[in-house]
Amino acid sequence: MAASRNQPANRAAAVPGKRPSPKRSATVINLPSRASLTDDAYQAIRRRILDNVYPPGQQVLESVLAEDLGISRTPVREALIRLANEGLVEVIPRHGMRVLPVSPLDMREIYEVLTALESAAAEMLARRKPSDAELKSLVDATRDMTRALKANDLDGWAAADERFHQGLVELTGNRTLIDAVARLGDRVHRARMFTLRLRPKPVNSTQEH
Amino acid sequence: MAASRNQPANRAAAVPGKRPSPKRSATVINLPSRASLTDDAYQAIRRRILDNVYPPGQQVLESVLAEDLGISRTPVREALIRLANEGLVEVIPRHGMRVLPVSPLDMREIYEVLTALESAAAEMLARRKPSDAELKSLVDATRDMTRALKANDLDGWAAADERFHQGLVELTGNRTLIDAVARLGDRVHRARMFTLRLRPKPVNSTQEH
DNA sequence: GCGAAATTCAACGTATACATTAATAAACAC
DNA sequence: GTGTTTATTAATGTATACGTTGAATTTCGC
Repeated sequence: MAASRNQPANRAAAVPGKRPSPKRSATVINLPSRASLTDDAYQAIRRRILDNVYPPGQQVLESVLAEDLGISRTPVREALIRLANEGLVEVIPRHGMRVLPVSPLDMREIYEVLTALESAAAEMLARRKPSDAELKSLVDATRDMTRALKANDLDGWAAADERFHQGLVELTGNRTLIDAVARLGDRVHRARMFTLRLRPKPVNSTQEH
Repeated sequence: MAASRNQPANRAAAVPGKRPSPKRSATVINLPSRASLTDDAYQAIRRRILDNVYPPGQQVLESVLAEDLGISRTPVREALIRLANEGLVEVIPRHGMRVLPVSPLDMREIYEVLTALESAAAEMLARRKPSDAELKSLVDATRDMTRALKANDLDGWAAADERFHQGLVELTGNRTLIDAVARLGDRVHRARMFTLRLRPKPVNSTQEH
C-alpha cells in the first residue's frame, strides 16, 4: 500500500501564517519533522480545502500556491497530484487546481460506498469475535455519540462518530479496507459540512453484533 | 490534453539520450492530442508492473526509469506519486521505487473489500430495477463466464469475470463506487496472477436479483 | 460595431541545476 | 582482523530555467 498518506498528527505548523518571500529562508521554523515540502504543501492545501478557505469551485494557480507557501512549484505540483488522486481537487491544464464541489449526489454516493464498507467491516469484526478490550474504543465512541446526541451537541456527535468509524474499520485489520475508507474520509468530512443529519446510522449494524 | 511534443534539438547536446523515441515522422498528419510525458511514464511503468517486467519487490531508481523512458526525472516522479497512491509501488527515499508485493493476505483483503463493494453494487442495481437492455452486458458476461468455466478456459473466465465486475459496478452509476473499484483493479489483476481460483463467486449474488 | 485574424501574455510541462544527505567505501586506530 | 571514524558517492528533494501553447487581448477588415 501506499506510504501512510493518512494524516498523522502533525497539524501544528503545517500552514504558514505569514507570507515570506518566495525564497526559502531561515524564518521557517525547523521542526524535528523531516516532512518533505511536498508533504507540507499537501497538508497545507488540504487543510485549506477542509477548512473552506478554498471553497468548492475555487481555482488557484500553481504559482500562487507556491508563492503562498513560500516554496517552488515543484512540491506544489506533487502535492496537487496527490490531492487530485484523492478526489479533493481537479487539475485543469491552464487554470491551476480547482477545488471539487461536493454535490448532494456525491454525498449520497459516498455514503453508499461507506455504508457498504463499514457493513463489511462490522461483519468481519463479528466473525472474528473480538475481545471486549478491542471493542472498548467502539463502545466508548458509541456511548459518546449517544450522549452528544442527547445534548444536541452536533460537533461532539460528529467527532465521536468519526472515532467510531475509524475504530470500526481499523479493528478489522484489513489495510486495504482502512485505506479505502481513509480515502473517502476527507470527502466525507466536507460533505458533513453540508449535512450532518442526513446520515444513516450504521451504528445499529454493529451494535447488534 | 495539450500536445506536448517538445523536444528541441539542443536536447541532443545536453543529454546523451540513447532512446530518441520522441521522434515523429513527418508523414503523420493529424495525430490525436498527445498525452503528457507524465501520463506516458505512468502507463509505461504501470504496464511493466502488471506484466511482471518489474516483479514484486523489484526496486528501480528514478534516474534509471527516466533514462529508460528517455525522459527527465520530473515526469517520472509525478508518475510514481500516482502509482504509489494506487498502491502499486512504494517510494523509498533513497532507493527509488519498489514494486509492492501482493501477499496472500493482501489478496484476501482486496477481495473482502471488493466483495463488499460489489455486493452493494448488486443491491443498488436490484433496487433500481434496471431494464433488460441495461442488464444485457451483465448477462452476456455471466454466460461467457459459465461457458469458459466449462471449457476450463481460465483466461477466458477471467476476462469475462472482469467484464462482469466492471459492468456491474458501472451500471450503478455511482462514480465514487466506480472509482473505488477501479482503484483496486490493478492490484486485483496482479493478485489474480497468483490465484485465479481461490476467488469467491459473487455471480450468484446478482443473478438472483 | 462585430467577428476574424493576429498578437501578447502567462501558466504550464518538462528539463536541468544544485544542495542535501543517506549509503557506501576508505582510512585508521587498536 | 575488527570496530569506528572520516571521506566519497550517488540519489534524492527542491529550485529554477525554458520552450510551448491555450487563453486573453488587440488589431483589422467590413
